[in-house]
Amino acid sequence: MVLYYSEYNKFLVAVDCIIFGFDGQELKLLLIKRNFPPAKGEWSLMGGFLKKDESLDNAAARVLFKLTGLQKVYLEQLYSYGEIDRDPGERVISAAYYALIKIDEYDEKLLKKYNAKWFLINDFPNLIFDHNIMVNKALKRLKRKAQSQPIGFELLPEKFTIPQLQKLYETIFQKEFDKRNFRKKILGFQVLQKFDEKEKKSSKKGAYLYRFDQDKYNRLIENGYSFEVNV
Amino acid sequence: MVLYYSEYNKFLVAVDCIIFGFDGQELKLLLIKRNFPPAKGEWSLMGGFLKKDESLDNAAARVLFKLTGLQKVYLEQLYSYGEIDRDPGERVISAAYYALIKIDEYDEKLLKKYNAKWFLINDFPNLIFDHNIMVNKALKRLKRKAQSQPIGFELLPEKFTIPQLQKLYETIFQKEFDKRNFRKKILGFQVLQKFDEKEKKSSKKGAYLYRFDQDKYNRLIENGYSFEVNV
DNA sequence: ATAATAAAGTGTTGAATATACACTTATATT
DNA sequence: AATATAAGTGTATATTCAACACTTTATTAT
Repeated sequence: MVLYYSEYNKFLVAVDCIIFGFDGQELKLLLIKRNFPPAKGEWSLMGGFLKKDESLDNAAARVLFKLTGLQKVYLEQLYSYGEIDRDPGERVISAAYYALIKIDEYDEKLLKKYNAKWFLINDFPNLIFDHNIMVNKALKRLKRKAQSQPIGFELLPEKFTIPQLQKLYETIFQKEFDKRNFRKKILGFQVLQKFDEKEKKSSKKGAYLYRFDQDKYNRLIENGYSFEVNV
Repeated sequence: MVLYYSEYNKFLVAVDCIIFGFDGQELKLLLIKRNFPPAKGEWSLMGGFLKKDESLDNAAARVLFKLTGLQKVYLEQLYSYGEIDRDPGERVISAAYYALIKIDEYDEKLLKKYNAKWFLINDFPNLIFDHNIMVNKALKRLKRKAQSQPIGFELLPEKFTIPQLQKLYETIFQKEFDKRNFRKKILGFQVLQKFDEKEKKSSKKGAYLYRFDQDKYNRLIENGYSFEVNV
């Protein structure tokens, strides 16, 4: 390979993952306690350095897989952080990604292995470097995206009830919705498929289960349809 | 400095700028003809390599200043591109930024110096590497942002008329608006300050000049106010 | 001086959408 | 059989969006 750019500086490049989950009641964040310097023993996002043979996206997926055991999850680049002193160890450019995972598919064994823990989104420890800034940005992005695209479903199990979906939206937007209006709005999109089955854990009556019909959604999108939740 | 991360790979990091302008009629894009390899002689975004002593944001501002002579312009990070072979010269991670400039403040002398040229957004040449992808993403972002935040004003001179503003929105969204409804909507936000002065270039009658009142907008924002243009 | 021209500026009405609000139903538990 | 609990349902009002045509102002041409 011809080297055209040899006189320029090179930098360490990292990826950091903001991992969101939903336990049925609250929005949660998966954090690790660092066991290496600098900032050893402090809480941090899961991250890793970019390797020669992988793209940024692949690096993020690799880091996410390592901590969750999950592949094919919703993973989106958030923003890149390039302040000179953001990492006191050495200069590192970091591309932050955020992930939405189905918490019931998460492999709990990995919590111990990586000193990881789920925290409530409203109550998590101070993080190293600029990781707090990253989490704030990820939360804002999640709110925006959840409003205009059906990504909320990424945080729910395959089958879910309308009350569960409403609770999820309420924790994301930190706001209560009227259940009649919410149901009307969501079912009005016609992208939910109803099962005869009921979920009975959270009530005596039980609530019907639904699933998000991705194919139908894609077809609607092609026809200029738009998904917008009022908040 | 202690080096904690010495075993990891380092990468060239670049910034590329998508520079938008508005000439009163059309949305435009500032491009340069590369005079260095690889892809010498082809059209490209203005870019540059990150230096040791600057942040990503500063690098983008430096590159933008070099080509436009402008500082303190609207400049926002768009996305980072990290595919392995995106630059055939060597592996380069690129952070793309987009800028909105007031075309009447642009220094024309710089066009020659950098082989630069303004192109219509609907008719520009094929670009090198992944730069077409970057421009598409920037256009999408501009549409989204212009809908929910008053960034359109960044592309207009300090004083502008309502018809000019409408024309700008029409070129951004590639759609015509009803002038009564547009005026109603925009003036309803109460963030435009009217002058007694008229602009007479584009009509015999002349149109009143306005300016965007940033301070007033900031105050409204703090009170939970929201700027939303329907498209 | 007068007429013609061209873009700026202005209100109202009907349609669609969002919001507010209270009772009934189903089933497990006592 | 009674009670308790969350699921499920409809309507009326307010707000917002979308459609639509004429008047005003000043320049230019006659």
